[in-house]
Formats: sequence, C-alpha cells, structure tokens
Amino acid sequence: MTSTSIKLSAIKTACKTCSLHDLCLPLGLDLGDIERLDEIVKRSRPLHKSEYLFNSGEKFTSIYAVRSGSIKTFTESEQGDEQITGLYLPGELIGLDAIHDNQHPCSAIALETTSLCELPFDSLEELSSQIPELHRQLFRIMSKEIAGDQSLLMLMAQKSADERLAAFLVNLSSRLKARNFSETEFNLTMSRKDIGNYLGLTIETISRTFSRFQSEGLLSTQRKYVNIHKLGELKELAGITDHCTTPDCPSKTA
Amino acid sequence: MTSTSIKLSAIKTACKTCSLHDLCLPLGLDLGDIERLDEIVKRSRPLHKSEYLFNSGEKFTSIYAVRSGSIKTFTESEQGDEQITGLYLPGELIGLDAIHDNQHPCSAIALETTSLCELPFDSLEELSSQIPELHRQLFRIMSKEIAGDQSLLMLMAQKSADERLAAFLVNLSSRLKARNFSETEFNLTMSRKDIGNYLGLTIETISRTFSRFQSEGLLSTQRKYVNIHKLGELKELAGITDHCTTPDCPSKTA
DNA sequence: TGATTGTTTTGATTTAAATCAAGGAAACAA
DNA sequence: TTGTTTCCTTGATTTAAATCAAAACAATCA
Repeated sequence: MTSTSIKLSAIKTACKTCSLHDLCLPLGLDLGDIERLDEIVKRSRPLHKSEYLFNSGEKFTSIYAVRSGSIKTFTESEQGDEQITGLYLPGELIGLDAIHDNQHPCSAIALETTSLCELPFDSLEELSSQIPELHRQLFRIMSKEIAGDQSLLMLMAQKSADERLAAFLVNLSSRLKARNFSETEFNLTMSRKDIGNYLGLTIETISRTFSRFQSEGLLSTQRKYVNIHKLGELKELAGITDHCTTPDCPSKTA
Repeated sequence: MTSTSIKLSAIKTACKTCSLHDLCLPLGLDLGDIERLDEIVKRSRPLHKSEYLFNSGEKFTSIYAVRSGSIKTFTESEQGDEQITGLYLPGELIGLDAIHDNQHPCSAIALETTSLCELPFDSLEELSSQIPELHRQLFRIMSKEIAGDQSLLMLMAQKSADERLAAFLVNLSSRLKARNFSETEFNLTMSRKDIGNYLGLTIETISRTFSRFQSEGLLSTQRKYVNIHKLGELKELAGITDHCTTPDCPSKTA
C-alpha cells in the first residue's frame, strides 16, 4: 500500500510524462537527463486560492514551476502601493527574480487551486552545470522573462487603456492556446482590480473598457468568464505584436 | 613593436586589472578563473556617439559589457512607437534579452563614445559550465535585470511624473556612485526626449518637472549637466526604494 | 433564509499629463 | 561668419484616465 502510493506520487511528479514538457524546463533534454531532473523535483500539497507560495523578503531557496492553476506575483513599495509583476500559467517558472540577492523581492499568491513543482535552486544549479542543455534552457527562460518584462514596459509607457487591455487578453489567449486550452473562451483568474493594477489602470477603467469591447462586439463577458468573438480585431488593437515572447506563442508563427 | 601593441591591448582588456571588476562578470571569481574569462573577451574599437552596437532583429552572438561610456537599448513596435528599455553604465551587461530566441529584440546605440568588452555567448556558456562561480554570477546578473525591470514597471504603473523623474535621478546617482563618480554632479547622457520615453512621459513634462525641481532648490541643471542639491529629499520623493536593485547600490546598505 | 462583505458596473466630476504652439539656446555645417 | 537643425523651455488648451459616488450584483456565512 505504502509502496503503491509512493509510486503514484512519483508518476505524478514525473517530468517525463508531464504534458507541459515542452513549455517548461525539460524542453530539449533527452530522457536520461529528464530523469535526473525528476529526482530533484519536490512536490507538495496544492495551494488553495489566496494561499501564499512565498512572501516578499523571504529567503530564496527554490524555483517553482506551475503544474496546474495560476499564480500572481506582486511587490509592495514602502509607500504601500502594490504592483502585480507577473501572472504565471502552467509550465512557467516563478522566483527567477530572487536569485541575485537570495531573497524574494515579491510575494506570490495562488489565484485558484494550484499545484506546483518545487526545484531547490542549489540542486538545480548543480545539475545544470552537468547538463549543458538544461543550463541553456534555464538561460533561455530567464532571457524570455527579461524580454517579456520589456514588452510590458512598452505597453505601460506608450499604450492607451484600450490597447493595454487588448494586449493583455491577446497575450493570455496565446498562452492558453499553447497549453491546449481554448484561445477564445476562458476564465480570468485575476479580478478586475488585479488586471487594472497589472496594467497600470484603475478598476473602473478596466470595467468600462470591457463594457465597450462588449458593446462593440469584440467579446462578451460574465464576471470572470470571457468569450472573445473577434480575436483578429483584438490583436490588431493590441498592436499585433502582443507582448508574448514565448517561442511557443502562436502569434510568432502566424 | 607589434608585440608591444599586442601586449598593450591585452593589458587593456584584462578583467583582472579592470576597475569594474566587482560590478561586472568577474565578481567572486579567483584569479585563475578570471584569466580564463579574459581569454574569451574580445575588444574592438570604441563606438562613437550614435553608433549602433546591434540592431533589432540581428542574430545574437555575444553579450557585451560596457567598459566606459553608456549605451541605450530600445525596441520599436509595429506601429512605430519606440520604447527605450535600458540605460547601461560601465560594468553592466547588454544582450541578455536575446538569448532565448537567438536574435536581438532591441537595438543598442552608444549615447557617447563608448568602449565595450564582447563576450561570445557560446564560449561564455561553455566556460560557465566549467566555472560554477561564473555560472552563478551570470544567473545573478540576469536575475537582477528581471528584478530591475519589475521595479521599473511599478514606477510606470503607479507613480506620478515627479516620482518617476526623481526615481530615475536617484537610481542614476546610486549607480554612478558605485562606479566612483560623483553621486550629486553628473551629465545626463540621455536627452530629455529619451528620458521621457524611458519613463513613459513626454519631453515637455520632463522639462517642466526639471524646472520645478530647480525652483524648489532640489537640483540645478544646465542642459545635460545636473547638480543635485538635496539628494535626501529627492530620494524621499522617489520613494526611498529607488528602482536600483544592484547589490552594489548604496541605497541598499544605507 | 437573510445579513454581510466584496466585486463590478455606471455616472458625474476632476486632474495630471498630453497635445498644440511658439520662441530661445546650443550644436553643427557650410 | 551665418544659416540650419536639433534640443529645450514655457504657455495655453485639451483629453484620457483618475477620482468620487452610488447602486447592482455575487459570494459567503451565520
């Protein structure tokens, strides 16, 4: 009985059988190397909605990969303004911003029931010095995060409320599609308030913009549920180059 | 004669004698490892003001470290809006955002006469898999870049024009101080237009804000020259936590 | 079940920064 | 030197989004 349950949990954590394989750390690794990666992955109980994964200021020990669900990260300034810095979907890595000074500059909260793979950074670092392809993939992922933040900066600095919300939706849609979810019908896991904060806008502006998009027939919403009717027009509004810089992003190949 | 000039240039590129040692890649390496790093560094002629280091879309081959001078990086969207994404001072690394898809997502231009160290990425990657401390330092630098971009995001999303310009100046001041320049007297290498673009504001707003800071006695300016009279007040305006996340940043230890 | 709390929508008003406009000061070239 | 271009400053006006305000709607809980 005990051995069965161990085996079951082992199967569950196995990178080699994980459907997120190509969106996550194992991309490009051969089977033997994936098995070595599997050995350092720790799996704990899923987080419930609103549970913290870590808190700003905490000591950095591990990188986390989202297995299912979603996570938001946010920083708080000394004046108390909160800024959401990231929304992480399955296959994406959390905590890369904490490496440089060994503590988390942001907090991370589950937006829904979320399970994660924990990768102790010391082990990961050691393993990556033995597996060049893992090393390379880690660099790629970090580089992508930098490039993604830079597109977000452009969004904030140069774009109107309409363009920002459109870009947010198009980006989300692309990433969901890459994960085999519908690209036109999905649930926002963030509240209007969170979306506004993320995009540098107020909740009222987000709400009004959604209403206008709806009256223009671009999409329809019921609270968190979104149905995009005219993805093409939305992409155009977003400036086609949505701020998704993932290699798996459909808009890149289109 | 020939051997002399070769020797001279070898001395000039030597990381082990470089004053930027602790702000750059060699931080934490022992002498032998620094010498190995020195072997892969390529040094070319300095760039003149307004010369391109690389262009958006170009194939990625190397990371560049600024030796002297300064560089700005910027992306251009399909609609033609330009967004400055970075201002790089001596000891800082350019091109980390290009690793993930092997091409530069941004262009890089010299803001003044600027000399650089070129680090071919293939060699750097190979070397870093042999030198764990170099590997770690690379991760730290990339992580710092991510964290820095995230503070910039907060700046753009939540802060007023005053706060943004103050934060920009305080950040620049800290980084200059870490490089043994004056923290209160310096030349902006970016134009008002560039500063505005970087901070998501217009040139007129930057100009007016500088004028007001001046009339309030916070600083004085003559074109690019800036003299900060009340750094403390400026820091307070910036929210104390300036968006400098470098470990060498004085505000961290203060 | 109703009471309480939190979230979203919509409307009226204000405001910070953008835009429009024009003059002045440096930098640069012929 | 003078003309040309680029950059910066300052003023007047407009505007997009914030703020203030209130009601409608969901969700949660006793």
